[in-house]
Amino acid sequence: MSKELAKTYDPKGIEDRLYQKWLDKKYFHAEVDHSKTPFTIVIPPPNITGQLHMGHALDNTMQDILIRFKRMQGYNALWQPGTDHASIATEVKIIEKLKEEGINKEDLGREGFLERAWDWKKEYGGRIVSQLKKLGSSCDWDRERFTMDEGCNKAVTEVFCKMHEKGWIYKGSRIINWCPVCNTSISDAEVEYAEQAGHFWHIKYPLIEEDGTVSTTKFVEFATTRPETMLGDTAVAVNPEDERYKDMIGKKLMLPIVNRELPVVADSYVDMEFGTGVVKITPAHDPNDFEVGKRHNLPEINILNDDATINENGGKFCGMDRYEARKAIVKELDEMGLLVRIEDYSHNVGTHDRCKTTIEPMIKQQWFVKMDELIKPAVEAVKSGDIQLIPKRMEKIYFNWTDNIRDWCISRQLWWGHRIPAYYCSKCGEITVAPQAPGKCPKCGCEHLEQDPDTLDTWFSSALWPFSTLGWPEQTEDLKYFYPTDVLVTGYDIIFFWVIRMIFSGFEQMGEKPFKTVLFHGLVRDSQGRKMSKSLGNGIDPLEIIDQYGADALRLTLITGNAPGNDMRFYYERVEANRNFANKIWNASRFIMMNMPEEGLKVSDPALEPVDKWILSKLNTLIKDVTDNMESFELGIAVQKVYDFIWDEFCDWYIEMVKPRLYNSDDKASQGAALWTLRTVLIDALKLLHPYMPFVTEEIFCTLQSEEESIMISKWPEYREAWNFAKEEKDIEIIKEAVRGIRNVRTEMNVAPSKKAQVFVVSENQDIVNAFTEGRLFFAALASASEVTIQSDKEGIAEDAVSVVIANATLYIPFAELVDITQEIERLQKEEKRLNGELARVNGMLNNEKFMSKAPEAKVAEERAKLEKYTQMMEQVKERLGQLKK
RNA sequence: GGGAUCUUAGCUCAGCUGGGAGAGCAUCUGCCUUACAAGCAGAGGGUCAUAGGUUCGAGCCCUAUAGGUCCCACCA
Repeated sequence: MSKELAKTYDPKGIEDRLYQKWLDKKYFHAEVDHSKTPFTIVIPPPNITGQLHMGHALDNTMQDILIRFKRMQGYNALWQPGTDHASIATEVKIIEKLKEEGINKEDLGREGFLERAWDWKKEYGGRIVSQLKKLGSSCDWDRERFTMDEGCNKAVTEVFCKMHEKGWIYKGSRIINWCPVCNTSISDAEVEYAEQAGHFWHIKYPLIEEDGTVSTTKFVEFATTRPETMLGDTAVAVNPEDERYKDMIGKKLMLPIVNRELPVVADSYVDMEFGTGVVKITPAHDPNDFEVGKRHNLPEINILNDDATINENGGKFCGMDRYEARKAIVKELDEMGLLVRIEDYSHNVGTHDRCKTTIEPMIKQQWFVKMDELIKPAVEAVKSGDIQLIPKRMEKIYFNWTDNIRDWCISRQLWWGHRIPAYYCSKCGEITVAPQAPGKCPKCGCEHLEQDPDTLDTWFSSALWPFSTLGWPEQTEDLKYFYPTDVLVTGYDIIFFWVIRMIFSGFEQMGEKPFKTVLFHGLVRDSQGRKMSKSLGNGIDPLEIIDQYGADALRLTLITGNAPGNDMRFYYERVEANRNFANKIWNASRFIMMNMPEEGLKVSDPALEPVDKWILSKLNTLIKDVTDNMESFELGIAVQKVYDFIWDEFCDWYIEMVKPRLYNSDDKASQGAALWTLRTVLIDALKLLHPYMPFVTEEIFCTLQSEEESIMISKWPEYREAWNFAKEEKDIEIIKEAVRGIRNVRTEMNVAPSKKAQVFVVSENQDIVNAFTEGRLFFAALASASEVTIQSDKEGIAEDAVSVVIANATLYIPFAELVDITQEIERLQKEEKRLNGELARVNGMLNNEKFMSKAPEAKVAEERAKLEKYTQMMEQVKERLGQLKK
């Protein structure tokens, strides 16, 4: 049945229609089915405030490829989707929006704010999902989850209470990273170090003499990048080994302005080589100083308010902003003659990764997860290979983190998120951690209890994602069947935030890894290699690309020409090239359909000709290679092979080869075999391509054949022993070589393409003669031959015919016009030179005793075969040259 | 400071366990050949960063050097 198809493939309209069909047919939906093996992927839940960007597009394309591949292979494939509440990112955005309305968060109060937050979620939570659908993502949307839905909340509370009971979650007063703009603590992972130009203020503190007077001559000099923290200094430290300061240890200094006595302590933390070898110690505002302070029992004086202004401990600087205070203090020190000098200094400053504000280390009461024991099975799993990281080098990054792990600060002074299930008795201060608010204090019986106002780090809930989405803490059938999941696909940038935390959570809560393999991808950068970012305005919107070129073209662009874990650059030219590929397949299919008989193809046992066997054999190898590559997650390599097969072998060679048979209705058997082969190869190739380009393959598949209703639930092609045709493969390759040789010569001699010429194939080799005889028809077409004569000698061939030498045969093309003999000789001499080179190389190897004794036999045999081939070709070239030079 | 990674054709990148250098785009030359000009046929272009080493044989393995990118730590 011939069908009318547009001349160019236009994805618009087609994509949405097909996606809707897949949804309607419930192809994406997975149910527990013990007759099938499950294959599960959980989506890295996109942020509800987010918009689809190239990173999402890449991440989800990879997942969709894997899930579609496995689904076709017969697995019970589940791609579990959902979104993340992204506590701080969302809260910041909502605050910004409120600001535009002239409202601040406190005005609304906690309840009011949360209402607004949920409205926000309702409005934007769906946006990212609809964008993922545009990409073609075959997620089981019936199972869509949210990190703050009822089930996830339950999981979070359960984990918190369990771990608290075990002593692995504790509340403590520790130095934490404080963001004065977001007004919350953040974890170490959220601190981003940025090189900033700053200053080194060289300051001196006077010594207090034995008699208690402040010396006017003896000082201790040091440098600081944060002079304002002196308000919180409680000591000065030197290295115990440092001869320069040996007699200072134990003495006292006077802290200027504040007039507090500071002991000089000895601590090996101080680097003698750096600066003057003296460090001022501010335990409340520096993580290292905090440790020193603990070792020497120093007082901790907090000098900052939450908004980074100086508090009452800062005396007259109280109320000033941290930078204002810095100026004022430097000025005053200078006036007192205690400022030695100011040096320009560039150093790394910790900033908040969300808002880029310089963080302040502060001592606060926070909740922590104790990491030392928790991390052990997570380390072991990767070490033993129970969990595989791809590429393998990611293991180093992983271990680098696990080896230096510190306790995880999980409380956030935010409203949007999971509120900490801890309740404080207002009377006796007893802390009760429980899933529900206790009616009264278990210690004193007081009924006035208040819940901790803080919420949990957003990653606390995402760490549970692989099992919370499957129903945990209930022991659901889904959980038993689909857990552990198979592959996690994500960017290497969240290995610490998320991947590690999922792994230890999986072992702790489930007693089993959350996934078997982690497949990492890199960042999508702009064409100049820059990170795509809002501030640079260089972001490329995947939806615009889809609109312009189609989702298939975008998907292929993101997957090809890139090794796992490497960053990639995005080029419009590449999208265009891939759009062209979609069009190429479209047209090849259109050609095949145009040639299909009206009544449909009725060939059950086609009489295959050598070319048919050749392409089937090629396809067979392709099926094997592609499947192997995909199973080892080499997605880019796999699809490149499909691309090359379809474009080069199938379109440029096979279709051209069978055209004469299609146009000749006299030989129905031959025509039928060609049509059968065309359709068979196309369908399998489409199947191999489907995970990558789901839309165009489905559209063609459905137009092409009526028995199966969708390619996405069709069976993945398998290698067939019966399609292994080594001889035909070899024979056709020889004919291809001949065609290329003739085309080459014709171009070189400026023969008009329309001009046909007679071609003689001269060979004494029976295999060659047979191959050309059987392929005469298409050989003539491809080589622009008016007539093909196959013979064993040069009988009847014009002396000045142009010749082409291939293995075991010489082709002659007698042109009517006089051929320039000199030019022809030159051409042959060039070929002679090339062959000489080849022969020298092959002989070099075969005459090398060490090569002969050490190289594998197959390699030696291969070289021997080449020697034979080149020797033979050389003979022919020499013979021909001899004739021409006469 | 520690570590990872990259350096291959004019550009962007592939090249899986070592066995005669590839793709896309760009360039040049022909073609509107009845599937496709988003196409077809052909061509040019690379001492695979540098220097050593291992090997019969190195783009691939080892060492050093140079340059780029990134991660971690962070010295006040």
